[in-house]
Amino acid sequence: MLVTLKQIAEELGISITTVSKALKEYPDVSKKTRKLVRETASMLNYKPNSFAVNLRTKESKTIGLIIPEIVHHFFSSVIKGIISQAEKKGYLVITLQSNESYELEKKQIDLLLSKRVDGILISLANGTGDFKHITEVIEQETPIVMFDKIAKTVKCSKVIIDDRKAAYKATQHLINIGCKRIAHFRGPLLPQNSIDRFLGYKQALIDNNLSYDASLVYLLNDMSFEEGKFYANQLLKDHKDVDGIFINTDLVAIGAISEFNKKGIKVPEQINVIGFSNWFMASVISPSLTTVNQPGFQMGKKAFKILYKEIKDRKKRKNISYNEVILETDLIFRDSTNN
Amino acid sequence: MLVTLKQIAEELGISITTVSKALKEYPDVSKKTRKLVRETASMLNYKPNSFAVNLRTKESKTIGLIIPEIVHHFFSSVIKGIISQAEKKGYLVITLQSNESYELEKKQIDLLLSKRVDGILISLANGTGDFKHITEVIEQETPIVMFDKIAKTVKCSKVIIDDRKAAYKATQHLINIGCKRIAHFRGPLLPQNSIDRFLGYKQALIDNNLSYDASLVYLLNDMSFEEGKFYANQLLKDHKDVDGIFINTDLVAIGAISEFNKKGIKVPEQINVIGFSNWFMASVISPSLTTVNQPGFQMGKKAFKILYKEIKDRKKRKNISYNEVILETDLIFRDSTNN
DNA sequence: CTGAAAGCGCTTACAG
DNA sequence: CTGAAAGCGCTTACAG
Repeated sequence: MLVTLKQIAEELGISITTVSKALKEYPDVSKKTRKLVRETASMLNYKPNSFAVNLRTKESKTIGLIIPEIVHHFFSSVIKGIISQAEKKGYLVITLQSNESYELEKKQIDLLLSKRVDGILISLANGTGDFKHITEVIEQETPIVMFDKIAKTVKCSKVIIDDRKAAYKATQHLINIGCKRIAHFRGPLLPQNSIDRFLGYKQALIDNNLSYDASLVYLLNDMSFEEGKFYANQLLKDHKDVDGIFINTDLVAIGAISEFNKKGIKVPEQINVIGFSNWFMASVISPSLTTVNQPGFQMGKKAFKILYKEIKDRKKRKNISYNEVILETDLIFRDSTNN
Repeated sequence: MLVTLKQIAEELGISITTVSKALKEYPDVSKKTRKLVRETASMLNYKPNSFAVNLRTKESKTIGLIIPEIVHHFFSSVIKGIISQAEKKGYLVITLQSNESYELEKKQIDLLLSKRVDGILISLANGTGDFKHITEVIEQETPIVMFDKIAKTVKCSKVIIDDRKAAYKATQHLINIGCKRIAHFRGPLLPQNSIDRFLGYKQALIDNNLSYDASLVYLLNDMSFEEGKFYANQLLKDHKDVDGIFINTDLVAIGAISEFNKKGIKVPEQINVIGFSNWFMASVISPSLTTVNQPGFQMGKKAFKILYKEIKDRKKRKNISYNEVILETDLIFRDSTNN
């Protein structure tokens, strides 16, 4: 039913070789033949069988993307950036979701490898502490680029933000506007991001001669709205003197603000709150949330661009040099801080 | 570098045929050979070359998904549902984003077709009024299932909610709690959803002997937060007597509430507001938003299940009967209505 | 139970 | 400028 090169060749009484070459604009086919072939092809609505093309060229023009969670403002922005950039270059994107599970992530890497994708883009699951599945991809010479949630020790290209610096800036802002007792809601121990954000927070305190108090740091697990409410409540019980919080992610910050609103604690008059990520939501709650803008769309685009270059370089047998790109973040000033 | 059947065959001194059959657990291979082959394959870390498999079997175990916008709570939930269900059945999903553009959507359909995906899942762009590109897919015998934003006139399987009924229920609720002058912010003329939601609104008024007043219906274009603010403001100017609004989508409703908050209009005391979709955001703003819950994840799962069945049926040369599944919605009662 | 052979639909080095 | 032929790595009908 579907048209093949053979049918075009028979239609015109020429060889399959010539048809193939004409369609690919090879210079060694006469103009006349080329024109004829093109016309017949479009008349018959010919579309190259990509299965055959893949087999011959050993390329699928498809990349794999593994992401911890799709229903997530930041990650969906990254996906959008990746897909839009890939489409420009004629690449298609297969998306998989690890649900923050190391086991799933490992299986999905395998799945993508056996699908022979040309490259892989990945943001690690929180549960991932062992990186053998990633280094295997690299050894197998399939280009891979990590973004956002990365493994520092793995040698491959990466696109990240400077979490530590961003957290430092956020905390510095709290200090600048007069906060003396600044709490921090941090993420779990594993992803590098929560470590770095914590370290940035701590460093800012130290550099400003505010003593670091470990009891002001709360370690959260699932980083949910509910956890935000819960720990905001806990904080009110533990420390009546806190005047600022830097929170690891917007969703938690929004939960915290919601709890403060409920308890009649005025934000920012009594407590200044800064989040992280700049989810759309941050701009529509009241008070609107001061937060660190994390450029998801841009991160996705950049990650694809680097992957694309590595795919091309590998094809040309150039040797690959790994890239580490650090995207700029900035603080968005809104009403949850007394700016 | 990558292991092929041939290498396993050479390693064991048997034929490629036998290796292939052993690996696929054909019964006509001796147990001993099967075991040997399996062991050697796993030792060599053999993975079938999917390009060759695709070419032979004419299947890619991949489906295409076209969605108007990825960074969108409802749609990203649908994507998640589709991907999770597809993975269970061994299918991979290529996601494309139409940006609500008919031209892009058409190109993407072509792209997926030339990639020989086994089936397509699509939610139409707002800009799509002509469905030839969809009917061509059907004629070409590639299974396709539409969801959420569908074309009523196209003959294929569909997964939707009953927008009219849901809108009717929402409006009825406003009437039940005593609203007499109910406005409606509707979506653009093209997608069926906004037509149906409008019709449900209108019908509810008529059935309750409230006169339908066209000047209470505002037609929005991009359905954004800003438009919500703009038309909320407009409404306050045009109609001082409005005591309830049914709004086509949550984002706009949140914009409207934000504007009311700013202008000192009390929600729900002065105006009751109901949205549509139940974005996560709806639960965290204040006042929290009463809205229609639209089951995105479930819709994605169902859409894939139907597509999967059609792919299997087509392979078995069974004739296909189209399915139209209507998912239940319910009203989530929150603080933006005086329940 | 095993294997030789054909074929899926392309691409491309090579000959003429 | 054109085309015969090999080959990518599988699957499967068929013969033995």
